[in-house]
Amino acid sequence: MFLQLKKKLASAISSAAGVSLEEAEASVELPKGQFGDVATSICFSLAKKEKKSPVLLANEICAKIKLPDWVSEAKTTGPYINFFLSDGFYAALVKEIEKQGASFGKGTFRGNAPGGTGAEGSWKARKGKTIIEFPSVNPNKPWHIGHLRNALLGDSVARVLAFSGETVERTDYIDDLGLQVAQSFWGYLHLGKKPSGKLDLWLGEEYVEAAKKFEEDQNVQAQVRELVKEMEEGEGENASECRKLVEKCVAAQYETAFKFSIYHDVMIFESDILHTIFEEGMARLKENPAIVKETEGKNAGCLVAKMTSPEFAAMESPDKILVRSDGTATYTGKDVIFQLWKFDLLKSNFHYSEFMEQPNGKKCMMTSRKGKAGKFGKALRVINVIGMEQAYPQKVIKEILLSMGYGKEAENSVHLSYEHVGLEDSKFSGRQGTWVGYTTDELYDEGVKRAEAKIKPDVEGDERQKIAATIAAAAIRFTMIRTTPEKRITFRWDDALSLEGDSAPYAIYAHARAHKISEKGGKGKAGKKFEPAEKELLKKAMLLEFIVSESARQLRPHIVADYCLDLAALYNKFYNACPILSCEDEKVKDGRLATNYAAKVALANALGAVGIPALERM
RNA sequence: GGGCCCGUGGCGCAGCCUGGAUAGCGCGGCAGACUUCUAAUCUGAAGGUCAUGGGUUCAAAUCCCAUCGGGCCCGCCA
Repeated sequence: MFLQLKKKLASAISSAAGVSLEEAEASVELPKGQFGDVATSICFSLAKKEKKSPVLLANEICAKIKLPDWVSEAKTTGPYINFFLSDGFYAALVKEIEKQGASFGKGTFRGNAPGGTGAEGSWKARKGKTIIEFPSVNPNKPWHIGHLRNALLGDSVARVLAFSGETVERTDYIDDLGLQVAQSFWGYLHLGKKPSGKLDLWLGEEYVEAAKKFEEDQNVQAQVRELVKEMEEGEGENASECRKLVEKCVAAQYETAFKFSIYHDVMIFESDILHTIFEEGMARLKENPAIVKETEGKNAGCLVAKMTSPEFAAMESPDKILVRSDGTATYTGKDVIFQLWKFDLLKSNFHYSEFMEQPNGKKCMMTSRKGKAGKFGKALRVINVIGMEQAYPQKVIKEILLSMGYGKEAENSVHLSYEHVGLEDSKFSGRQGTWVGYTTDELYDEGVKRAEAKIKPDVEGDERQKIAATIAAAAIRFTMIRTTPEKRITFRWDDALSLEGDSAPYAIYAHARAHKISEKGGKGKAGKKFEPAEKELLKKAMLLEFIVSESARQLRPHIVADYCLDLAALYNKFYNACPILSCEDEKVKDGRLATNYAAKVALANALGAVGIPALERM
């Protein structure tokens, strides 16, 4: 409805001020204070053009303007023209929200919509899929709170994109051939301990110990290197046993993910890349004149991508090695090939089999050597959620795509970068085991404990546990996504598990209140008169679709998270200012019930858009 | 040598992309509101050189340049 309102205003402004519709629409803004409900700043730009005072122009235009539907008054404040929305508008809005229900605020894919230009236009030009890859944690340790930020960012962006009307595929990359996995596997084989407890945690602890031995003992190093080789070749008992172990570890990691409602569609195993698309991908890279085999200098014997763009010019060593002199591929080398696959630029493909059914009812598939063909990949846009320290290799991937003639794909390769979560005086190191005490599971358990302690005593048993679990996951998700991704988060228990103020429980609480009232009093009937508190609340609710589309455009879920807080705050104000069930005037009561219901719907949808369940009771 | 990100009340964050009215929110502290639809809430007051210095503009937290402070990157590591 915000869009419709804007269009109506734009047309009125356009004819009164003699400007184009686009210009008029762009000038429509939401005033911060109590100047009006909607405003136009058109007089500033017009004043420049016509060399007149903007204040004077505002008065002229305001006198001329023909008020559209939904607008009851226009009045100037200095150079601004402020519009006031009619009670009829609010009534229409309340009805519209009630009618749309769960799809209120949901975007519709606009296909060939005019106005799509530039980077956005190229993938929005036709209906297509966005692949989002996250969190791609090494499968030999538990997620710590830093991994959780990646996963929650990826999951939330995926949800926002989906809610805004896009087709999204969630991919997880499993590096089952890395040195880290080999070290853990070596520990599993040689340290003589039996796996116990949650496997990811057990393997992580093995890894810390094995890594230490690896540093100190050359024999261990040789054995681990040998394991890496066997795993890469993919034949023999060690290779298959290690794959099984990795799968179990991933299953354990996903157990953690599910606590936070983080889901995936498909996981791509490194070992499967190596045995399927790798050869073709490598051949394609070698065709590229920008990729050369060095014969002299420090990179002699390596296959190297020459970075020629001016922005690389002043770097110490801008060229990126893709294949080492011993013939093995680097991360970047494999990543480029994987990226080619994501964009459907290779003929060869993976086979898939089912990995597990997730609590959301959807299957998560995985690549495997003897599975069936699948429809994964073939994206128009690829978003890789990776820490910002990897900006340079991600940039290299784009450059290589560009040099291969895949300009569009380069443009549609997005590195969604984020800063790390750190402790007050240190950062997380997998090898040194500094994550001990800061695993995602530990954070969650502590959160559940704190949430449980706050639940009213009349909620008992299973429901109490369920609510505590939901609140904990929501509170943690919220603190992880409410900060813009490029900002570093310093982890503190009390901040991460905050249950009051700017937090998920605050917004969920507002929803639970609204739910209780509509449960008792029903959906009501939109009134004819609206209190100021109702108007403020409804104006905010009106913006949901706009907020979601902005959040999707910017790939920043915190925009929706922030909006949830605003909406909840306005609901709580309404709740306090306007008694509903005890209201004696039946008409007023019905109207307030309708507003209450609309707010409940908007809150639930907004929370849902970033993966926070709107509880009915807490 | 070059590049990227951050710097907003005591603390934690929005706002910057796309310049516009009184810079929002939470925590903490202060003063209030539960016999009333859930006080995980609400109301009020206090607290700000938007890191610094220039520039562009009728208008700068927002755009440009420089400087300072913090984090990160430019490995045949992973």
